[in-house]
Amino acid sequence: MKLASWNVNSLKVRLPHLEEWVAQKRPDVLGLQETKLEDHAFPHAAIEALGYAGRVVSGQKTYNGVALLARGPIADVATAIPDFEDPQRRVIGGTIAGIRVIDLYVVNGESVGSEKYDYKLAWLAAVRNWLADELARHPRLVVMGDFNIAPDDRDVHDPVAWREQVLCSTPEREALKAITDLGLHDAFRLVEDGAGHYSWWDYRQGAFRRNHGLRIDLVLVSDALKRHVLAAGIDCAPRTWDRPSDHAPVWVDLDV
DNA sequence: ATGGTGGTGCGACCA
Repeated sequence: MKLASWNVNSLKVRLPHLEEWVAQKRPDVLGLQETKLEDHAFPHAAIEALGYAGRVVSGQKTYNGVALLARGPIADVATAIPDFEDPQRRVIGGTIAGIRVIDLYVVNGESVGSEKYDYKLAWLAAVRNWLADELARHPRLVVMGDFNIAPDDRDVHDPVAWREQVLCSTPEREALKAITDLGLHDAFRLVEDGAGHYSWWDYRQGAFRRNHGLRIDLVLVSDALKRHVLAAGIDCAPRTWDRPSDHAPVWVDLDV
C-alpha cells in the first residue's frame, strides 16, 4: 500500500497537477491539505476518475480543508479532534483496508508568541491526546500531513536564520516529539539520515530555485507498521511544474 | 530591503 500526503494549496487550481501526479505515482491512499473548497464544491467526479472510489472530505471556503482518498471504502470517518472546539477544517481520518489513516493540516502559527502560535500549540496538544486514543484502538496507524514543523535542523536549509522561528521553534518541536513519543515514526527518517531534503519552499525570493526549503510534510507510521516500510520519499517534481503548490507530495510504501 | 509571491475573491486575510 502506497500512501501519500500533499498540501495542494487550492484543489481547484491544482487539480491538473493532482491528476498528472496520480497518473505517474498511483498512490493507493492520498491525504490532501489546503483544499480551500466547501464540501459541495469538491470535484468528486474528477477524483473518482483517477481511481479513488473512497473519498471523504472536510472542507471550508477560502482557508484550510482536508480530504482523504482511497481505492476502496473508507470506514469510521473522523472529521474533528475530540473535545477540542475548532471551527477550522484541519483533520480527517478513516480506516482503509485495516489501516487507520489520519490526515492533518497543522496550524501554521504565524510567528512565535502570536495568538496563532498559541492556538498551534494547543491544537497539537489536543491532537496528541486524540492520537494516543487512536493508537490504542488501531495499532496499525498512519498519520500524515502538513505538520508545519521541521523536526530538526537537518530539515532546514538555514538553521541559523530559522533558529527559534515559527516552524522550527523548540516548543513546536517538543509538541511534535510528544506525538512521535506515542510510538509513531517519521517514515522518511527510516530511510534517509541526511540533511537537505525539503517538502516546502516559500513562493517568494526564488526559494525553490535556491533550494531554500524546509521539510514540514511528514508521514508517521506506528510501531506495528514500522517494519513494513519498504520505501519513503519526497517528490519535488511537481514543484517545478507551471503554477505549482508551494509543497511537494511526500509518500511511504508499505508491504501491507 | 519591515520587502518578496501566490490563493481567494475584489478587500484584506493567510501562508
